[in-house]
Amino acid sequence: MDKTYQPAAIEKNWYETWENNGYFKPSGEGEPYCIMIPPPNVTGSLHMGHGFQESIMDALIRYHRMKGHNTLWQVGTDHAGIATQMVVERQLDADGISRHDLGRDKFIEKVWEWKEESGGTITRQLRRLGASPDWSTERFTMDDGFYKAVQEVFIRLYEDGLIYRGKRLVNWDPKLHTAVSDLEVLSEEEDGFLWHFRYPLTDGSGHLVVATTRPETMLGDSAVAVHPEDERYKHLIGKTITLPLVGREIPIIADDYVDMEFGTGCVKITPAHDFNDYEMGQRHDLPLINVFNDDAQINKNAPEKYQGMDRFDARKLIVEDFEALDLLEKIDDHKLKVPRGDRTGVVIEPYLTDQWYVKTQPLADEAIKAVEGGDIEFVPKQYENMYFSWMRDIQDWCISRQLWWGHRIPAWYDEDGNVYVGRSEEEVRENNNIAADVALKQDDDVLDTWFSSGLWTFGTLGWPEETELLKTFNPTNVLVTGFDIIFFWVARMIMLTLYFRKQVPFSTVYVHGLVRDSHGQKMSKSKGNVLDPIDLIDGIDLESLVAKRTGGMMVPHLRQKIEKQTRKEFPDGLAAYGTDALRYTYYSLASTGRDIKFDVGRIEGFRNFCNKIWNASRYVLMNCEVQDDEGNRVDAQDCGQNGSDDYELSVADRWIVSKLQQAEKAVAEGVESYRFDLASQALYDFIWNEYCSWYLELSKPILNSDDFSAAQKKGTRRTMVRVLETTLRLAHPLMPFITEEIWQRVKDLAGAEGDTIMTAALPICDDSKIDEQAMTDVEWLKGVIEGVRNIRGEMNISPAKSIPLFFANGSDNDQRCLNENTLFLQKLASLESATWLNAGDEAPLSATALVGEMEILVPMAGLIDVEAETARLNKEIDKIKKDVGRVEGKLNNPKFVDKAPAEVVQKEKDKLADMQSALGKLEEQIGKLAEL
RNA sequence: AGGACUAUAGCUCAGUUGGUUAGAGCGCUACCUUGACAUGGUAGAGGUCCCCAGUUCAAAUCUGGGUAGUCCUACCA
Repeated sequence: MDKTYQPAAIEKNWYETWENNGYFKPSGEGEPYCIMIPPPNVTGSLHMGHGFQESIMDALIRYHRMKGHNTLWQVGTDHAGIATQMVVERQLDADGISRHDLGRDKFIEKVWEWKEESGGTITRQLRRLGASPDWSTERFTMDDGFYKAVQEVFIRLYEDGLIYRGKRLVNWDPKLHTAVSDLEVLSEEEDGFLWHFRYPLTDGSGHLVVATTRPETMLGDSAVAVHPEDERYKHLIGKTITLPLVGREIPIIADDYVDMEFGTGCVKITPAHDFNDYEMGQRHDLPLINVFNDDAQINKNAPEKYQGMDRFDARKLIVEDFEALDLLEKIDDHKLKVPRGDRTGVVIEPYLTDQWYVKTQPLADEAIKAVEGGDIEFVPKQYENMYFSWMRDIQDWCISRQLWWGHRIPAWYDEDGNVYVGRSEEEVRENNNIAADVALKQDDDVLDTWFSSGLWTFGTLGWPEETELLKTFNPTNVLVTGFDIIFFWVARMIMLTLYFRKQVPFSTVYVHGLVRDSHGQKMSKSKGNVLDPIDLIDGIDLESLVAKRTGGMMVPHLRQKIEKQTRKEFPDGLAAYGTDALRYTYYSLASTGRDIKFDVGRIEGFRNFCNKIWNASRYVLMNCEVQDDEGNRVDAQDCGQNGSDDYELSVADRWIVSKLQQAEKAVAEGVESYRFDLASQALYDFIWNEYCSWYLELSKPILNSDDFSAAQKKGTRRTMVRVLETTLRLAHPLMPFITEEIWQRVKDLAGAEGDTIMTAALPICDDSKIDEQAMTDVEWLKGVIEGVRNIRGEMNISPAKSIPLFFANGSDNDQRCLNENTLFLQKLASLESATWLNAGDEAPLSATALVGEMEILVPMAGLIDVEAETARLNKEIDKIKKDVGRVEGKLNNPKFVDKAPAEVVQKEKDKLADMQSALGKLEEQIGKLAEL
């Protein structure tokens, strides 16, 4: 074995072995356990959020697989309608071609080509993370089989009256020429203006002043509204206004939606271009006057002068024209929320179009019940509130998109505009008796991507066929996802699955936090603070990292800023930490759903942890194998691997086995409560601070000295290799590669069998293996050793220097412990001698430490300075005195003694007694020093 | 405007039903190349648990009120 752990040397090989041997497939035996991957965008690449999420899922999957469950991790990718279409359009654009030049069929061919070419990126990256999904059933939401499910759902919902077509205001992206959902619109506060226009009354008796942030929409005004109680305007209600620039006569109406306090108290109403105005238009039966075309240019419903103008050019001109007519009252600065498309960044327009909708309320009612009734549980729980608040106020879902890439809507129209829904044109003709000579045309639109991903949990398993897979793995166990797509995806999966399967899609939703950079900033390309998980695994030099972060950056000063900040934060680039260290970092930060700040310092610590495991294993192998000069095995030592029982266990052996049980329990509790931070912490602590720091150190005196018998040596070898082997299995779900690599070499020495650690049994805590006596004895041993080390450390005694040690004021138990552990003490505390003092025995002048009641004494002669020791003792005394004061205060308070439970009072009394006894001894010691 | 979450060591975070000497990792200081590991070892320093009030014998923990930050949801033309 190499002296340091080299992740790159092993990861790829093990992954290929696992995949080629089909270890990721469900075993077909045991209780089913299933996770559906949230399908990543097929054209995307792995970011830190994916890395976090996939690592969690893989830990759960590997954990349950090792527990003997019939485990399926269903994998696949999403066709991501808008995102993918945009990518391909951009590519074509570079060659000066638009998708319309190509035509729909050719364009879709291009998209498929692009998918074939780049669609494998993210799945390759998933493999680098060590993810163990069943690749043999990988699905894509545009697969033929999946399309069948999508079509079936659409048709059934239509037939059940839950899908309808209607002309409504939608969020229109003028760049993409499609409707987008509320959730795809981001509103940010921006600086703008509030223009105040004078609208003259038709009868010439004056004017009203209306304020607007979007002057161009005035071309479509169909009323002016005031509050019915507004004394200023009450008398004008029912009169009309002659709309400037347009000349249309529009009514002044009363509606209590109007806020009298805001602006002038008069509102222009444009029902075709504003959601609130649309509703008011419905109430007052106002005409809908659409003045835009698909590009958000002024259309022919407006005066000729403005026709064909871009909306923002028209805005400018309209303001100028108002000014010219002396109808511009004033312009105020105004902050407003501007809705922008999350993909394109252009301002979204409320726009009147024909769209398909899902009537959501009936579905939502059931979906709410499923969570209220506990059939679905969110972890952490507070996300249920978020879910409820959205579901209780849900709007009908617009599912049509004016795109080419996606599931085409299975609806056909005849020349009279009648609509027929069916599985194919043939079926539609047959079912509706439409003659062959009647022309039918399929709807051009495709379905919202979330419509298909909403079927993910059952569509991937063969639905609408009632397959074995479906029966076995539905409902799935847990969905692991970010809170940002609870509405987009989780809620929709719940609604659709309940409707079509009459069961929940999953019983638990584990919501994890967002991965941020080390300063808590959201990682984004434009901020230039993204970390690529693969770079953390493989490492990257500074120049490449800078190039990567600034690549595609158009704005020069941003480029410079990012370059500067990158060079400052990572002056040496990123080291190659390996997959296991990356994964462990994720786990250590995965507490209760809060956002995680990813600090590279953490991953370095876990790389070191991997190295620790590696080297501990080297040590174990050195002792359990017969090795040649290169460290290769030439033979095995007798570690009891043949089942023989001629061995003897030391107190350390019994102790580490006890500690192992506790670690197994803690890891299981952590994983099962989705507290991967606690699980990883428990494991780290056991491996580093128990097994390496103490157990392996305690093994050295046994293995290297003639004072121990062959049976004792064998007991130690047996324990050390078996505990290591078990620990590897315990750690495997979290760190798959290093555990497999080492396990392969130790398994036979530990008497274990199997081709891979992946399918070996998960270690389960066995309380009967916990040896309380061994636990307290080793604590005693540690206490003595730490006492000596403390004196050494503070008194600057070289660790190389052997010293004599005396024990005073000890109990029978102390004496027993000393007798049984002298050899350990001598080695671990580098003692020259250990001498038990009976009552009355003269002790040399010494530095002192306390282990319970017992004093341990390091003679000062030639080693320790009186002043230094006095200072050290005083420091200790001060510390204790502070606590004594506090505890005495408590005990002197009669209310405490009366009201607190007896055991709490007793505990305080014991504490005080211990401290006072310690104080007495330390002060006595100081006294002795002072006499000199 | 409404709601949620967060505030603990220099940094990143744990801290169960109120009773701990408030912990871990990283960083810091000193010493140590001892034969698994310097990606290491030993020892140490470092905390007004955001502030104020309350409940209680007892509050990092419970309640109320602030402050700061993050994020949702709804937004007024």
